[in-house]
Amino acid sequence: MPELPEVETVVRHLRPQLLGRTITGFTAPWPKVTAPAHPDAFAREVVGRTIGGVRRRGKFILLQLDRGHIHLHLRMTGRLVLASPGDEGDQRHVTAVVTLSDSHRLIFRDMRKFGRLGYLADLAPLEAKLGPEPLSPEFTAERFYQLLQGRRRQIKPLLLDQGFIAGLGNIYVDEALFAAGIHPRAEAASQSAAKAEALHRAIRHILQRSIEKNGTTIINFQYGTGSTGRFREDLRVFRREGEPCLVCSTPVVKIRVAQRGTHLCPTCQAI
DNA sequence: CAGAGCACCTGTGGGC
DNA sequence: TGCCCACAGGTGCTCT
Repeated sequence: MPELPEVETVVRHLRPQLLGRTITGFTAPWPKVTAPAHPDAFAREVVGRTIGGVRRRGKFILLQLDRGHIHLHLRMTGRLVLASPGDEGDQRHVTAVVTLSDSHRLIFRDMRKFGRLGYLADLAPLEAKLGPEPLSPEFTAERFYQLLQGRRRQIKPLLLDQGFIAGLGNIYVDEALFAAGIHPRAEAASQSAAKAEALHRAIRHILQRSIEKNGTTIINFQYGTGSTGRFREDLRVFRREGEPCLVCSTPVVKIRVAQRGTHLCPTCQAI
């Protein structure tokens, strides 16, 4: 489900609700949610700790504790909701429950059960496997162009690789490649400096705009208690197979690239 | 290193 | 109507 803008939306929504609260308990109706750690081991690390920061790194949600961090990944269908005391809410697919001071509960619901959370004393191992943040000041067009050099992979799977750049997923990669006029199967290193700059600009612009609209709801992304993202109305190729390209009217096509459904305009994104 | 295939899960929608 | 298959905002592993 969530890519960078959706995770950012969740983080912004949860931050004021979680800051300063202390963790008083943890249960895992789906014990694999803490894999590879055992739920009891996770609980021992976090119960009694206070949440001093809530932020995003790539598609990870990080809860900074007074000792160590909780990292949380929603994968495809994960949702986080803060429930007040007595607030039942939808009990389906609950994989984890973090009990907080004042009896509030941070509830992790996840239909497909791919989502995970864990404890890290030190964030270095997480940082080591993540590329730059696309919205950070350090992520310049020049740096992006340099990163592409020597990469013989197809551009789409490279952009989906969290170790190359952190936070992009299937929606925003398709949208950014369309905006930059680049075919998803094009070789990364073959892009000109001008194309690389156009792609850099598209990535940042699209992510920023989507964050302003609280992300994209296609099937079931929600934050808070049922709010949905509005960036869907801005999508130009994703899930628009057969509809006319908004630039040239050529029908948008759907192909498969790196085992992922991939949308593009065959005219605007000639290989 | 790059890419394919598959595994992890459950629900939904299309075709017959 | 019901069944079966393909597919889904993600990632990690194995194998070629």
